[in-house]
Amino acid sequence: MEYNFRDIEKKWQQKWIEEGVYKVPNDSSRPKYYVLDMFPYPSGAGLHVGHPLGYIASDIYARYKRLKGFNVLHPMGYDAFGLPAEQYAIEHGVHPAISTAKNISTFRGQLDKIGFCYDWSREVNTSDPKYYKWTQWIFLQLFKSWYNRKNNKTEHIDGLIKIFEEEGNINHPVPDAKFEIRNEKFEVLNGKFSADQWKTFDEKTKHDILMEYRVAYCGYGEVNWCEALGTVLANDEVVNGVSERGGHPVVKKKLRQWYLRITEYADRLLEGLQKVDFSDAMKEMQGNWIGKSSGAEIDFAIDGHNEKLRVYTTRPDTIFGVDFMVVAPEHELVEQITTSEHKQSVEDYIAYVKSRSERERMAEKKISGVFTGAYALNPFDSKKIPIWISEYVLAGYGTGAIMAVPSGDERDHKFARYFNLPITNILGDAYNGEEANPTKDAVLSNSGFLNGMVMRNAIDIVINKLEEMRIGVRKVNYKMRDAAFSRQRYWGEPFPIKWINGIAYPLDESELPLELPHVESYKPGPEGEGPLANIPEWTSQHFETNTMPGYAGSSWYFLRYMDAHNDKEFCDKKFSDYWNQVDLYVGGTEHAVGHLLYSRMWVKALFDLGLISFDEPYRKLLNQGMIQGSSRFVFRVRGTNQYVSFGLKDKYETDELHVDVNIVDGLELNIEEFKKWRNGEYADAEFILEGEKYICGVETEKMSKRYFNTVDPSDLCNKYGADTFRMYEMFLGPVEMSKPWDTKGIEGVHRFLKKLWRLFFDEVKGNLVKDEKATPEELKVLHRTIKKIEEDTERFSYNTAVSTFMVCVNELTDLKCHKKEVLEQLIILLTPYAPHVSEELWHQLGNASTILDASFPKLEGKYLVETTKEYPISINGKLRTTINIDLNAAQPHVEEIVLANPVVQKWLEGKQPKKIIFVKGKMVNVVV
RNA sequence: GCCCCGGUGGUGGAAUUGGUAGACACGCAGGACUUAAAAUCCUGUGACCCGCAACGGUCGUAACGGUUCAAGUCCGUUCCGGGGCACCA
Repeated sequence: MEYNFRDIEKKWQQKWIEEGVYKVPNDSSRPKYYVLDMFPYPSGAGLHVGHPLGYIASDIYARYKRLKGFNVLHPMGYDAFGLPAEQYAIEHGVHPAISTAKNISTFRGQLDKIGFCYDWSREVNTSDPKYYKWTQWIFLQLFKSWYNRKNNKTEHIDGLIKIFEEEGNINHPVPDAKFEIRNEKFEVLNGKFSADQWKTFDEKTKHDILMEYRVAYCGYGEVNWCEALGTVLANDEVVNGVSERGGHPVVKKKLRQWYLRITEYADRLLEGLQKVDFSDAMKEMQGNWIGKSSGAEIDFAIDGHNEKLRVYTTRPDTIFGVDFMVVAPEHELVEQITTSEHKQSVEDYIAYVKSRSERERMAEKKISGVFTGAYALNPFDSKKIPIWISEYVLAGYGTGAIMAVPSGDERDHKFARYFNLPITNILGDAYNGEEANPTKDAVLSNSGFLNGMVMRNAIDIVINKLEEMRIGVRKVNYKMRDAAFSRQRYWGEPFPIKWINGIAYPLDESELPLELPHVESYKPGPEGEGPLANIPEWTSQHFETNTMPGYAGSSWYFLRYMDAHNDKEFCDKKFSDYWNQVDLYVGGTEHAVGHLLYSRMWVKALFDLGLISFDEPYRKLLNQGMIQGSSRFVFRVRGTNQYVSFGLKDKYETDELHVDVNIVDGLELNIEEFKKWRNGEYADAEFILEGEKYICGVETEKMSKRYFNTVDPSDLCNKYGADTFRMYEMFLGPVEMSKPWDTKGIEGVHRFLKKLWRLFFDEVKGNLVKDEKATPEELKVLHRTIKKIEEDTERFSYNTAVSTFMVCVNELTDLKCHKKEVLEQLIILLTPYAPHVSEELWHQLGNASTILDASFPKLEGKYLVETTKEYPISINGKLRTTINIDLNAAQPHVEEIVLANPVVQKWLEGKQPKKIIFVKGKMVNVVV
């Protein structure tokens, strides 16, 4: 009987589904564990070998935890709304719902082949009205909420209305208005009103004011508009001035948009990182994105004007080194302060800045600017400071104006040099006259009352002084902006909002879901609106024509798995209390500042509103590496049909052509397959071989159909089996590591499984398994394996775990061990890694129930303790080093101690120790 | 430019806290079985030196220096690669 993986895998995949072995109950006496994969976007290209890497890693852990006695939630679903399906619809006229359904079934087929233990009864699909009903519902909760800075909580807007009725907004000023919400009355009042005034406002004004506070709000703002995609993009979807998807140019445009007030959560998002187990790199990325900095806002008097110039700085200690001021070209004071003689040049400069695209500005980064003719006054020594305009100061950050300290800031220094402005040295020797020194550790000079002080210590002193003089305040700033939450697109969740006379009315809960209507055309509507604006039945009901962005559905999906079919609530609190946080979340780093940040914010809002009981969604995050493609090339001699092997190509003038990796064995081209490739396009090819072989060129590239370097996991499953495929993916290297895919080597893992099989069955002799007592030596092998597999699995070191299995099987083969007692335990260990073959062997051993319900072997018995333990060693009383002591070989009696490490042993011999003394079981004293 | 991570045989990669570097696998070479092939099994495989041989010795984890009885691991400097951020005051 041989290892027939095809039959085995087919049989068990069917049985597992029939018997519902992966169905997980929502209550259990077992402790819970939640293992989650970042659900995929079902693209038309299907899965390649890169995708399952993380899925396999999480599947192993889920199965392992189940064996360990946990009730494990391990679901899967689809992030099905998004741009590509809509682009496909535009190009091919296929409705996104149809292409998405088709893609999902392809994905499902591929996933099923690999043998994952997903509880498919909990499958979610973000584009399913039954799902997005609740996305819309949560949106409404955010819409009906505001962020109370007094207690740092998301609260219902009714509470705010009550406050306004009682005291106006004196204690709750408008959050920093980053995006205009147009209301004249409100502007006249300068954003402040009393309770009495509130009561006199009409409905529209009240609505506009409340909009300034809502967590999900609508306003006019500069957005990243991508003409080619016909939509607005979030900051994290724009890379270097072009769209992340497709690389189309992106420009700033003012449009009516929905936003999430994520900036209010900035501090909590930052603090929350301390209590979750994310990699340092991930925490740093999120930290950078949030970009917290603390410093002060300082008002500078402007010579000859009543207005003050307010700047933000993190370095108030350098205030005596301010040689000029710079304001952003869009700064509101520009017009007022510009003197008549500089008017023309300022206007020219602003026109120049406007003419430059975001992209040009980023790419060139050249020094430019213009003097306004106005002067600010240093509050401490009344020095006249010229005010300049330059695009290197951003209108959207801080106050849009800075105090420039050329001796301490590189950009200011370059600017000063370029325009020949004087540079005041406040750093003494620490400034070399050539380049700025941003240190905080220099001693201040030329700095009035700060002279002689270390800069670091001067910061607080200056801020206190400024506050005393009432011209400055301590201030914290964030780089993060509120998140744009609307897309001018069709294939997304409709907003459950009706616009009547400029007022946004939320739909009633009973009206949800607001289903996406059917459209014939996906063309944009008038004035940059989405396709929904073209549908009379939609607009006549005054529905919002934007749709939600891709991250809406993915911000809360992990909660829906807990209670996937509930049509009364998004998730019964009873169940979210039970399943609680995701214990292990597996996915790529590409979602560092998008999805992960948004879902963390949603969870904080839901927590504040009392809808769930935890405020961080993911307890531990495991980032799998990217699998790159390994492309193969053939070299065609130019103008001929001859193909020359890699080693000889330099003798000819050749063109490099991608060739399908799947018809190349390692580096050697399969010539027969090549001739058949692409319907015989190369049938007449001739070859110039080296040593009777055709060797291909290699390069690492992104895995993509057009490079012919994709490898379909289903093909590998068909050829070697899912168990081999799973183990091989893990064997490639650490899960976190990125690496090019290489199928070479999969044979080794396959060989291992065949060898394992031969411990149970022999082609001639049949069943080899004996129900005999294992020898100490055999148990030693087993116990060592149990220990190692447990350790390796716990720390996600799956590649070494696979090696451990190989060593174990090799050793058992050498020992000719076919004992049931040993083999049974071994295959339980193997289940998470190779579930099909383990299940089959488990049944061959006479077990009736599934191996999934077995328990992970516990280490018992004396053979287990083969460990050497390390103890500190002191020589003549002084702590010198550590030594390993074999606990099996010796009980705590000095004379019997065996030094496991020969190096130390040798060294001790050289020293001729007179005595080795054991002290308190902790420390070994050696008297030399 | 700034921040993070890494650099180990022909290759992918092991080496949990400093303790016999190179586990395991691929590849390669040789052998066994076979009419042959496939499959399977065995042996060798970092470099160099000595020797008929078992064996022994020296060097070796990007480079140099340091700490230590002991360094791939810790510290310093340099070089190279990968990732992230990038006018954020």
